[in-house]
Amino acid sequence: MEKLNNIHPGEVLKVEFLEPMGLTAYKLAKAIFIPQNRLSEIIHGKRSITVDTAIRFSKFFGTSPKFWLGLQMDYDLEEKKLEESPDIQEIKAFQE
Amino acid sequence: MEKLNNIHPGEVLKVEFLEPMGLTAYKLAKAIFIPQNRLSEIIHGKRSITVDTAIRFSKFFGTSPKFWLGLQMDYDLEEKKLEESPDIQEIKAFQE
DNA sequence: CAATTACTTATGTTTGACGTAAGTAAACTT
DNA sequence: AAGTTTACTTACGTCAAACATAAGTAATTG
Repeated sequence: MEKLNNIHPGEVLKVEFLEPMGLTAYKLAKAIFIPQNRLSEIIHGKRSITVDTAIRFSKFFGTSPKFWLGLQMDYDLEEKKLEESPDIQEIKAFQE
Repeated sequence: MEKLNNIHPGEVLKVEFLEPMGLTAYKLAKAIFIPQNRLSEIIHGKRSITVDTAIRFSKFFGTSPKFWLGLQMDYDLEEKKLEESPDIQEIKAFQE
């Protein structure tokens, strides 16, 4: 069961921010006052970006919180679509 | 401590969708196959719009799931800002 | 008046984000 | 070379919140 290209926010954090900026997860954790395991698990796709995390990232990187929460939202929606339950498919659009 | 105008997605659902469309929460719950209390609590601001709920709403109303999750995101960010913890305020933007 | 509509509240379960802490290892300091 | 700091991961217990089930009350409709 392949995870067809759905990209977790932790991957973006690592590849688009930490690596090009020459930062380690350890340094980032210190800078935004969160435990290291929170970052470690995000980077490995085992934990989601929450409002709290998004705000901390935004302060440090100068992005908007919505950027991070948007990535998470896209990821979650994609994941959900890969296992959409039968009853969801039976929902009929409202008429009139 | 006033909740200065932060509008919960449940309020939008009620005022912008259910009421103008002449729908009850009961009917919507049946139509999208969720328990009534899930809707009841959303409408009263006691529960959040999740990915599952957003997808169900989108199928029924013809909106995008992101519309609903975006409303929830905006609401959550606003709520968080009203009680931003001291350590968040001390985060320094990355330099160089 | 019985069934359906309509809504709320109580209860118990499960999931997932959380922090603490401990473990390993590499890279610097002294 | 020993010790500190950097760096990362994993284990564990807690807590909040979304979840379904179910039961309760009213009002409306057949």
